[in-house]
Amino acid sequence: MAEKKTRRRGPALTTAILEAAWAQLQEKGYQALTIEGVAAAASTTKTVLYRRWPDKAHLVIAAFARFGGFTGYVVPDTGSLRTDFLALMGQMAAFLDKLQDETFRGLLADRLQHLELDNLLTQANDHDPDHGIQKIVQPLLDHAAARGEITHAQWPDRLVNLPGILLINEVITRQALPLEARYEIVDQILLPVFGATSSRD
Amino acid sequence: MAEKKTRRRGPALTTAILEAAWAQLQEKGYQALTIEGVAAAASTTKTVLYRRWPDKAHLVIAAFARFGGFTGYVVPDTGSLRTDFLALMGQMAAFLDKLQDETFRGLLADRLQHLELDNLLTQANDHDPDHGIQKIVQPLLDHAAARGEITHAQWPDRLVNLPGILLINEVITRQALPLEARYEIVDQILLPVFGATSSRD
DNA sequence: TTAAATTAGATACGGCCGTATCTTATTGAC
DNA sequence: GTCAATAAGATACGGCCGTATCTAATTTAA
Repeated sequence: MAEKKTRRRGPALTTAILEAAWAQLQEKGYQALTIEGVAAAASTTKTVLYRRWPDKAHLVIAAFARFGGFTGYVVPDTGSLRTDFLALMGQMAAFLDKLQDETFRGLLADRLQHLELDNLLTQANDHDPDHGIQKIVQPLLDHAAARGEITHAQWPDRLVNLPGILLINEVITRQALPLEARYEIVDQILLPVFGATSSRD
Repeated sequence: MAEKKTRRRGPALTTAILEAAWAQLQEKGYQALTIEGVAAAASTTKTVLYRRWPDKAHLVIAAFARFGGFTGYVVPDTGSLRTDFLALMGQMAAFLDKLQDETFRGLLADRLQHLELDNLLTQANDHDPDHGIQKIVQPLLDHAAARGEITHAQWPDRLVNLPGILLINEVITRQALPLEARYEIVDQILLPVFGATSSRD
């Protein structure tokens, strides 16, 4: 029974490679995953992989987008800025849970060297360049301003991006985003910065 | 006149290597600098380098500490928390100026993969493990509390480390730390977070 | 001065990167 | 069905990493 080896092509091949990449990611982690290793596991050659993705980071992001079960961020609308922020942090924690700290760090480091980073968070959704966390934060601010919780909705990019930065910092220095951390970040940093009175006052 | 090749050893060799590393860093930048390249430039072999530093990041940090002309952070004491913070940001900007954004990013990325990062900023001073930016920030808070500018001096680590995080963010996303950015960070983030009334109120 | 301890230097290794080149299977247009 | 276009597969390359091994120079202790 000689195996009839038909040559895979296009989407079928891509899927097989992403499956292999995803499996390797679970087995060995981000750092230990290699392009050659994935190619071998998918019974193809790295030439084929390089035709599809420029480097390990993009390959892993593609695999995560396909199999990671991350559905993207949703704009929370809970009635107060504080609970909106907490909901957002909860989504971030869930994202990290699916991804894994080690993978997140590795991706971060790799992208850093290639002069990017802005996005990265929701870029698990791939394409759609400017789809960073600020696209989620801005509506929260709009709602809060409409309710009169904060005096205005337009803030400098630096502030709108703060939630994302703080998340990255947590992962880097603490490798997790537990509930207490989320409370502290919201109550002691985000709300004061946007001039919202914490609901505890 | 045959060159009498005496074999360098110890500190003399170390210095020669660091000089070569520093030169390569200026010439080619961090990413393009290689251990083998530095070894060759210093007319020795990489074996010798690996006996002294575990990786490129540590080698470059050592070279920077020796030749970078960075003298370390100094605790500012200007009379108000706002101007203290601004002075600190100024020192950070000067540090970045000496280092170079590309090098900073590269170091950041490399260290990230090796599960560190906490320090890194003042670790240009090497040794002395816990010598992070928070060692500079805490005195500022002590002084401000003593003056009554803020209600208390003890804050969670997360807040004390904020200046360092924000610096990293600036470098990553904006590749510079101009004066306007420093004002915005201090007035719109740091002072609100610590509950200090900005001097503009 | 000689012997022992260090440490520089030379070399080689396996591993992976990213690219280039060439062959061969598969597809799709006609 | 034939042929041209496309894409997979196979291989090889130079470059660098980090480690291991061996030698020979230099230092130090005696």
